[in-house]
Amino acid sequence: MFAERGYAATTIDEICAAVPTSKRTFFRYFADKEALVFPNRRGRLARFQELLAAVRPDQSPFDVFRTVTSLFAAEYTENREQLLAQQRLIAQSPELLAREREIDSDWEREIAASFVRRMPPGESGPWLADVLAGAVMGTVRATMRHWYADDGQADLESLGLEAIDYLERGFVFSRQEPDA
Amino acid sequence: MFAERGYAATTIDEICAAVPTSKRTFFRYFADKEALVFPNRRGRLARFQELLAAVRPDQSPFDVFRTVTSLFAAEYTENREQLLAQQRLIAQSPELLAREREIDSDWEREIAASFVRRMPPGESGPWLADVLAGAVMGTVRATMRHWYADDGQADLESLGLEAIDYLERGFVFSRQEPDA
DNA sequence: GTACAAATGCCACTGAGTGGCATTTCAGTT
DNA sequence: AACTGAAATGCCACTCAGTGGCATTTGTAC
Repeated sequence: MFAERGYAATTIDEICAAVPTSKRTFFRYFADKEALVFPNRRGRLARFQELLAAVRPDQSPFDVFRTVTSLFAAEYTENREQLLAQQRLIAQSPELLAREREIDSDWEREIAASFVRRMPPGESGPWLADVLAGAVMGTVRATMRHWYADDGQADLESLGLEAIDYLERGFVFSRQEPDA
Repeated sequence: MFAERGYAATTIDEICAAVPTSKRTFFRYFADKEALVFPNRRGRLARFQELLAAVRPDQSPFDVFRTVTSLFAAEYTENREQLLAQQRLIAQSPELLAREREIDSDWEREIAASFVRRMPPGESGPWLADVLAGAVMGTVRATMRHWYADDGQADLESLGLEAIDYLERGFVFSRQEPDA
């Protein structure tokens, strides 16, 4: 229904009439309208947590994220069409975009928690882990944007791994030469 | 009123009664309730655009951001109390947190636009600029979180510049030695 | 003082989300 | 099959954010 009429144009009353069920029952199963677009949010986050925890503890944050990137790249490539449809829906509504960022923020917290365990102990450990997690999530978001903008044609794993390399080794690139 | 009763607990009707004005007039001046907490959003973004545009075009993205960081660090330190109060307000409401992320997202777009002009021309230019902008905004957000968590005691400029150094040179740090 | 435009107020409305309570459904028991 | 307690569902009324339409006020130029 969202795909046909648009997210905002579809009221919860209409959805309930179509199921059919009562609005009251709807809100017992979904926290709000947005939850329809991001199903099983808790479960996905929990699984992400487990994935992070499963990586060997002596692996660096970057190795952790390379592992996770390859895993998710495969999964997202598998479900490409579904994800593209979801993204088309999200793109048309500021609320949904906001909710997507909120979810990313949850994931970023998990990344930071995973990183802090792998940091050298010391004063700046938590701070550094947090900054790195922020940078990682930033690159992931940018990468996903490009993949979506490209209709999922690009190789997601390559993009992700390249972005991680930039973070690990620094963003070095030839400076723009004036008049060269 | 938000500070006294909390954001969610203060209705627009109450605000209008206090001013006093009508609810209809309120919505002619503010797009929504959240706009009260983030005043002059357009103006701030426009000023940020100008700051980015004012930096010499041969400066690298990192130099751009060092300049901007120093500027904002000074300004934020100046208005420390006000910012802390605003942050306390934002922290209590998911809606406001979402709005803050939305604003950050706008700023990230501007950063990316500024970076892409300073990138070496070529295929991966826009993609790299976007990824870097994402990483930058990620570190900025993490940095601000730490500054807020620290009640604005830390030296914001040092934190910001340090984070930029990490991005430019790569996140290198001694690996955790097992049993060393 | 008149005329015109902009700002404001008023009213009714939609749509998301909640609280309270009655009713149904369903499982286990005898 | 009838009974019982709990969970699921439905129904109704409500709050609050936000919008549309229209009348009224305010201010300003002449």
